[in-house]
Amino acid sequence: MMKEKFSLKAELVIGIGDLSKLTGVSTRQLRYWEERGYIEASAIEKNITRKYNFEVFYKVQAIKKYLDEGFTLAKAAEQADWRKKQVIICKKFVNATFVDVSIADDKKLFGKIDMGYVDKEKTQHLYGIVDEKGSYFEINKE
DNA sequence: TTTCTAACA
DNA sequence: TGTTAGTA
Repeated sequence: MMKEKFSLKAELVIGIGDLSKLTGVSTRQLRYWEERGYIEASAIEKNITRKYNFEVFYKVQAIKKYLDEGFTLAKAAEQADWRKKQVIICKKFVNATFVDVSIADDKKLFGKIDMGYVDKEKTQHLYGIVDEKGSYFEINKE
């Protein structure tokens, strides 16, 4: 497993102006959200100016998404947190079961996900299929 | 030029 | 929330 030493996720640090332009959320809102504890600025140096990391950038986008869907700010922030936890659980599952993906159509992005075996005897091979019919499971008895 | 806080024609 | 004032 390669360690993301130079990953964008780890290195990205932006100011409030850029975060605002990138997300479409006003600087006024960003400061207010911070005041309410929905987001956090990574206090840089003598915190003359706010700096935000990738996590915050992502969360701001999520909150805005729910806000646009009609949620109140409090509910939107709550939804963003809830959604993040759901995604983390899904990632855990995928990372644990992911074996390989064979690409069937690299233009339409169809493929077959090798999800390993369902049983310890390794007689039932589970696949996740993505094709013109949609996304579904398939078990191959071996 | 950008960001900060505080306040409201 | 937007906007603006007066700074640093």
